[in-house]
Amino acid sequence: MARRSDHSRAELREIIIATGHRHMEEVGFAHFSAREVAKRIGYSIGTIYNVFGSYDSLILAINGRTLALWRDHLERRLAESADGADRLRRAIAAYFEFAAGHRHAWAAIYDFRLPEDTAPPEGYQQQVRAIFEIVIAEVRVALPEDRQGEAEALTRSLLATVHGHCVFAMNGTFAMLGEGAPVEAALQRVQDAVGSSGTC
Amino acid sequence: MARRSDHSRAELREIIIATGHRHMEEVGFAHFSAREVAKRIGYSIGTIYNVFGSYDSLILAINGRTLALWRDHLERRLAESADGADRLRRAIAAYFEFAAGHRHAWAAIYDFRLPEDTAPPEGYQQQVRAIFEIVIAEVRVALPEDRQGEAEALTRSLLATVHGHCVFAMNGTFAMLGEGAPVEAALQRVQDAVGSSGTC
DNA sequence: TATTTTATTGAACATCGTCCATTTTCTGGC
DNA sequence: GCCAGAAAATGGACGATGTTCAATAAAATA
Repeated sequence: MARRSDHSRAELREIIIATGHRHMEEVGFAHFSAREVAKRIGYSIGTIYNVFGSYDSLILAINGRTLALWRDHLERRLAESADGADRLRRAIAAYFEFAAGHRHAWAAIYDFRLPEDTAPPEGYQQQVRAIFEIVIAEVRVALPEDRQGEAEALTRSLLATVHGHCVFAMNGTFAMLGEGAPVEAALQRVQDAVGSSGTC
Repeated sequence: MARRSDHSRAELREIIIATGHRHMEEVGFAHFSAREVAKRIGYSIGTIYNVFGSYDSLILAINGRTLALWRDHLERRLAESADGADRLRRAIAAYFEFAAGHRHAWAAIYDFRLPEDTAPPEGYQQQVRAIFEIVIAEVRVALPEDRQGEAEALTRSLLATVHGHCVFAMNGTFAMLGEGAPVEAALQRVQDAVGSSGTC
């Protein structure tokens, strides 16, 4: 079968993650199978476990890849316009775009849960914080000087706000309740909080 | 084993749902097992499938039970104070309380997904809308007369907002980002939108 | 009581994550 | 070029899952 010299350990790891990520995008977390990933790369199931140690580690690696792609998309989208006034809108749209464009991989980030007492590995946490930092910068720009102190806490809350809208848009809750413009609704909530519409 | 005369079909259905719900609360969606439910009620696995037809229907019934309990909790909590001014705060707190008090059953509502093209049964959708209606009434009370027209759309958006905060609180995202007071954050966003803090 | 209807069973099947003894492949020293 | 030790890869075995359905048992009916 596959020869050792074909791939270094790091290369093999990368191949498994890439193939696994594709498989995740196609079938979703509920139907994801480590065996299927092994089949697709032409290795046996045992090799997957030799490289990742456990199913959970494999999923974590795949979800980490998804986070990296998400951050890329967010940055690319924000970089498009030199410095338009609608950067927060663009950030929110990018959030929804990625979720819609990678339904299954995006959902897997939240469908998968580590055992109760276990924390995600440091690298994974850093990826989440990297996205957080990107959004903080945008919130800072939108916030008046006398409110810069709120920026961190407010960004956490606004991320949760946008996430909630995105979840309801993706899982059908909004459809059930008759909501047709989730992105605009989320943007409205963000503007309420940032006060950029300037009604005071 | 169990005799037909012991339970009517409807009783058996109820027993399965109750036992299944308990099992779901204990182990969560990922480790839920229809076989285990059968074992606990002293019937064979086949009987579960005779009554519910499929695994998905069983999960749907259990999640429906969770929704009913959630609505009960919300109503009870709102009824506690005759008519305090902090009813929205109470509603939000009730949302979080239920999620925290029924971690696994609550998460199962969102962990489970029907096949892409399938819509939830009418009864299930009604349960979701029932919770929606309860919150609408509270939002109407908090909203000035000239904004009553927004009530429905705003409630959908605020539900998503609170849900997002609740998800991040329950799945560890807030912990990763250093957020320590998710309920207060959610309340702040709701007040931003409803304008009840009256800064204008 | 005899017959029909209904309820219940559990073996069989395909698949899954997990483990690990075994085999294969690679590598460095002679 | 060859051989021993290290590293990589294998795949059968295990217990568990959802799912199906012919066989069985019980109840209802005649």
